[in-house]
Amino acid sequence: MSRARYTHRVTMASGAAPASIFDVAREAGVSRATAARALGGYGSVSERSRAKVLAAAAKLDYSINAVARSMVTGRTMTLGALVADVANPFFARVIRGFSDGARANDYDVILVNTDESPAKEERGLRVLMENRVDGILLTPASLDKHEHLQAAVDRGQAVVQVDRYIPELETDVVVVDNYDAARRAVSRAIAAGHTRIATPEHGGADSKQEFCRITTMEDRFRGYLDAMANAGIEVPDRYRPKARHREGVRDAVLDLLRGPDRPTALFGLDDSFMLGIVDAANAENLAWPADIAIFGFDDTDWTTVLRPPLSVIAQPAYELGLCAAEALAARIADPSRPPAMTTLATSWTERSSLAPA
Amino acid sequence: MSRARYTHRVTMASGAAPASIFDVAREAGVSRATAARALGGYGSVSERSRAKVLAAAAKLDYSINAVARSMVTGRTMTLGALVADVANPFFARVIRGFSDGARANDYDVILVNTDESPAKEERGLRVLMENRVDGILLTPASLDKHEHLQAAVDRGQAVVQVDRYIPELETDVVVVDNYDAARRAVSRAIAAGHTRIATPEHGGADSKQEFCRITTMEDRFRGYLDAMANAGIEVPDRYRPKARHREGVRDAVLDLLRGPDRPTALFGLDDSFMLGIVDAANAENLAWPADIAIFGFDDTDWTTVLRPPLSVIAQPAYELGLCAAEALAARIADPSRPPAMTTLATSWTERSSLAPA
DNA sequence: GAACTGAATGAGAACGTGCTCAATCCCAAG
DNA sequence: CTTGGGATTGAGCACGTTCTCATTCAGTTC
Repeated sequence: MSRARYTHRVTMASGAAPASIFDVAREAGVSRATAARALGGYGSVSERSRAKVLAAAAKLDYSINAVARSMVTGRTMTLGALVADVANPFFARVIRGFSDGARANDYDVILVNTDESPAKEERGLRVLMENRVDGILLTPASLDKHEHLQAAVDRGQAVVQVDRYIPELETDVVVVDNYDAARRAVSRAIAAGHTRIATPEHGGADSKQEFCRITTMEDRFRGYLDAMANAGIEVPDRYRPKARHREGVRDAVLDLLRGPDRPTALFGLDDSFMLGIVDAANAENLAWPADIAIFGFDDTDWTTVLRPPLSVIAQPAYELGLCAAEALAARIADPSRPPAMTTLATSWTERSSLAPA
Repeated sequence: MSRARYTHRVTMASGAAPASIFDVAREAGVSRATAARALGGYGSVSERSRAKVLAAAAKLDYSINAVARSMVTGRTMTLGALVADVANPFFARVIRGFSDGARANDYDVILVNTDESPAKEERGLRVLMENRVDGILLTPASLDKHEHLQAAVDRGQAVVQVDRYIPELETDVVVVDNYDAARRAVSRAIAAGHTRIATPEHGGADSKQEFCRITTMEDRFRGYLDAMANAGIEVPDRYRPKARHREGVRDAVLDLLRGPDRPTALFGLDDSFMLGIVDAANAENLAWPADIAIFGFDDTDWTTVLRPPLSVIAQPAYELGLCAAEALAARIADPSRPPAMTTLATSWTERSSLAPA
């Protein structure tokens, strides 16, 4: 075999293929096994051999082939991240935390975007599993269509659901206390004196993209409804228009602001909803908190450049990703441990006053 | 061998290892070669065999092992992205474009953050090369320390530099026209009547992180200086304080606004600089454009929620990543093609007036 | 029926690593 | 000098795929 290998090598363009452990062994004048031991730090190797091998490796600029290693170890030391969209600042921070957590456990991260589409999610999942990633971070695209996810879990794929989750899937879950956070924030607004609090609901038609239910948005909206109900305040249907995306929310809120019984406070379910709400308030030339109170989810950079800065519910996005990586590392180490749900706390940051004028 | 393999299989925990092409062949009653041909769509296979193989593959839920495939093809169909920080909205959009471009060419993306640190960059580069990625997107951390990058290029690693670049590295480059964009924007402000235009320069001490020069910031600053020089306007040193990060810029600008000869316009070199500038203006209770004009780089979501919305230079971040993926795909297909530099156009969006009060 | 042709098939090498097993080496104790 | 034993070493299998090569098979022609 060594003859065959050697013959093969010299016929190749020089420098094209990186040096293998075989080349290092030949350069050092030892066997492959000894070179592997010296480089891998296992077994016993004489000091003389170790030195020769390390010198040869340095000379040949040897770089271990992780693909071949994965082949034999059965592990790729790679985690997959299947999220809606990295360009979304929230997911970007989740990914960053996930990446840091992965790296701390010697894993790399393969990134795939789903655009909230179950079809793309299925494709992405297949790609990740073909690549034999050791674990997958997942922000499920839809509460309803998840046969492909169930199949992956059934096959023993380590999965952690983040931000939102499908209850039927028996996986680790890392989320924030969406329901509580929303309920408490809205209660706070009620305590400050508001009764006419409107909240665009996640939903409605979209020509480009089918609608997919998401626990996160539903939990938050339930929190809003319960806070109102607990205070004995009825929520008229027009205070809960269905909308999606910044522009859709803007239009829906504009409609609301121009109609009868204008609300005195607006609650945003996520960053894009908040942007749409502010757009609408700006378009109507309303100032906050004088004309209308604005509060809601996610403490992004821009909420503090507004005058006055907005009152927001801050999500620990980075920690979400970090915990997800830790959860996967723990599950990979012990696949038999029962699935756990980790709920991270949000933090309410009251900046502009919530009191009605 | 088939005996050995079979023996091995039955001793394993059932269901633990995914079905290999060997299992499919056995199930279908054909040889590995025939199963591989049927699944891989090459060579010639009888209709009968193909049907049997596909049925067996479906029954066993066969998923090709990309690791083993890479082993023999010598290609991983994976690209690496070595960027400063995904959590930075600009890089997040670049990554998204890169991811889409990669996917369109059947590549996956491994993500690594460098935090602008040459040391982390070197580690990340090593990891990516050990994983035998077919190409690497790189936003170099430093203009100065790049021996590790040179070594990678010398070894034949396909690399594309994005956003900023090290001229000495002979790689493909995808950037925007930073110098021109800055010069034109500043010229526009001058034409509108400004002479006292200040621009925090990228630099200064930082206890946490060493300073690394970046072409992007330097090109933009040169554009500013040249625009001023062309108009015959002298730039006093205090109009170009060195600063870094949102907070640092905020403090530097506050200092400027409270001192003598307050500038009438502030030019921001990137998103974090713009945030710091707006913070300072807010802290001093200055309104734009009445009290001070604010303009600069990057059209992020928040620039349009301010009242009035800011005038900005929009970068095609998504396209930057997309082009980078295309460049890598082209280079992998033909490694001998000469390195090309692609310069994408920025677009100037004038929203709030630039005219001095 | 023999020879020919092209399709279909199976055996097996190769990729680079980790790891097992047996063989060899060295050194000290007897 | 022999023996024992631990340290060191090398040969070789295995991972799952792609792909080459030789062989077999079916069908056609003379």
